[in-house]
Amino acid sequence: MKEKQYILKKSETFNLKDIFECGQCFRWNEEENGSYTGIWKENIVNIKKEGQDFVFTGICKNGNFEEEIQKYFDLDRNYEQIKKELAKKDKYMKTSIAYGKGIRILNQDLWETIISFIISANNNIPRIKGIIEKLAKAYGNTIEWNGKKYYTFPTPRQLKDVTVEEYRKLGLGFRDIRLYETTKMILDGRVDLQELKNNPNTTEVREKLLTLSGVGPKVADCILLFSDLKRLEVFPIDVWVRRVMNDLYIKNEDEAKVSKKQIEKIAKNKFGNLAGLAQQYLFYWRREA
DNA sequence: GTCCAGGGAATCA
DNA sequence: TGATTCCATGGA
Repeated sequence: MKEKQYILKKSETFNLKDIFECGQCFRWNEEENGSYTGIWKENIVNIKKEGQDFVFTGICKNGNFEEEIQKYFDLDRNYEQIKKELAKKDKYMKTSIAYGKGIRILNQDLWETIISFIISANNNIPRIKGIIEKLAKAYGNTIEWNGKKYYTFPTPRQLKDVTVEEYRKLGLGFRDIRLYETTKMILDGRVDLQELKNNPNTTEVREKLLTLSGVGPKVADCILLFSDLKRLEVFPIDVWVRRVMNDLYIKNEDEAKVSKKQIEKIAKNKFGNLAGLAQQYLFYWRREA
């Protein structure tokens, strides 16, 4: 396969660490030279910052290299405008946006995002990454690039005959049955992924996602926000978001007593249809800074 | 040994 | 609806 290249000129809304370490994706890894290499669909790409520019080098089996990149990295969206809008809300938004100013919300494959965030339940990011890598190595396709092997995320069909026991051996723990059941539901059409993409009604799509095994409110919202469903108005609430929302806005001395509804209400009133972006700036800032 | 991790589902009030 | 409890696993 022929290696391709794409160059993104200096940008105030594109930063490798912010994009790949903000918790939205699990298949990008930092190289020794500070660049990142990752895989999505059949694309394997390394991104290296050269001076002020970003150099994308890699292979692309289907489609146009540049178009694939523009879509995946959400390059057509005006993040400068979004940041400006959110920064007006309050000093905390201003601070968190300044910290994660290069975040972009990726358009990740819906199926891959569903499975990845089912695995994320009550789990930590390094282990989530490890499990997904093992899953890809066991059941995905192998692509070689620069003498290294990479593995595509397995399709629903590639997981069709995988047993619960085999999942357990990969280290999935109690999530094994969830993966098994959800794969079945998608394969037999009880949940039609293409239909979800075509449905503009986020509430309806969310309801449908919640029928999947292992998908609760938080995972559903992550899927809505981080996949190519790209619903920026949802507000996933995990332990970190609960923490930061309580610290900043609610100030309950017992964090565990803060209800989801309380948080949701504040998020909606304050951030409106950009709540998902706000959530991501707050999450990244609270977890890293 | 204990606690925690981008929670969900079952159970019970 | 809302609160509790259990669920594998690995690292700190």
